[in-house]
Amino acid sequence: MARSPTTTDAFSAIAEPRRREILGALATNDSGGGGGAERDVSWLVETLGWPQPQVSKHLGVLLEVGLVTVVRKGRRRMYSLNGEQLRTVYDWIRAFEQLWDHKLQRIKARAEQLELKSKLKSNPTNPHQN
Amino acid sequence: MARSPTTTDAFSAIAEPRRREILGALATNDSGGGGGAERDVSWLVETLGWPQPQVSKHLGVLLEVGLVTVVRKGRRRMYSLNGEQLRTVYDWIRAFEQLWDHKLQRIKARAEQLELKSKLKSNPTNPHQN
DNA sequence: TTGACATATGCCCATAAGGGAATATATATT
DNA sequence: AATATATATTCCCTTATGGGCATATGTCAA
Repeated sequence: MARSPTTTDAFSAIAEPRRREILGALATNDSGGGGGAERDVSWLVETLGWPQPQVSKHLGVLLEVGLVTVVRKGRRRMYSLNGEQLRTVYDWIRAFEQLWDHKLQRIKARAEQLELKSKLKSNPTNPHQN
Repeated sequence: MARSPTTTDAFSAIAEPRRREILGALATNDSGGGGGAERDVSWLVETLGWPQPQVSKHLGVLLEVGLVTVVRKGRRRMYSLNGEQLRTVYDWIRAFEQLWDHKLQRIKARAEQLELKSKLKSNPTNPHQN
């Protein structure tokens, strides 16, 4: 058996750096809102600077997995992000959130402790100088 | 050029479903705290029910990417999660959070609106009956 | 209809994945 | 030292990747 196809799920699809770039590009919004915009292939080709077939192929994968959506508009095809699929990944990884949260808390706590100690050392009578 | 190696980064590493399973298993904590625990290969083999070499190989990938950590303990090797690396993925995907947030808000708003309308319809004089 | 433009597809290549099974390595036990 | 236990490593095989390049398909314009 070989590696499972990239079109299996969102996880496999976003393993490719370029595919992530495409998603990133599609997420940019002129209005700055961040809701994502409709973009045609030419815009992506120009923006990313890759050969057109490459862009189309990657879009194909993203489309098959459902990470993007297409709409024909004249001879163009307008692609846009589909957050739903990304959510799969988001939900999975959020289960680990606490991991680094805990670590951060510990680090932070220790840092504060050290800071306090050094203050006490430099000016034992007035720990709250600052 | 072929697909970039699975050991390239966290994204590639977690593309494999089995690798995600391993991480999930390592995240489980007896104490329920969820901080992740030290687990040896045998425990994983038993828990996951896969052939040992397979487990070791996947652990190898995870280790190389830095998603897990090992410590030798007698003839065992204790593996544990390393959240830091997962954070890369977390941070990337969080940039898209708003995408489905917006959608959810819209859906929610519309649902509430519909609900309100139906209530008004069924009993125009007392919308708050329930 | 013919031609320009936009996008998708097909083909070839080098590369490597991931599973299976056998075996090597390291460490503890007797 | 000899053996058992825990884990890693190697080899083989099938499969699919992603890039490059050429070309097909689809659509608008003259």
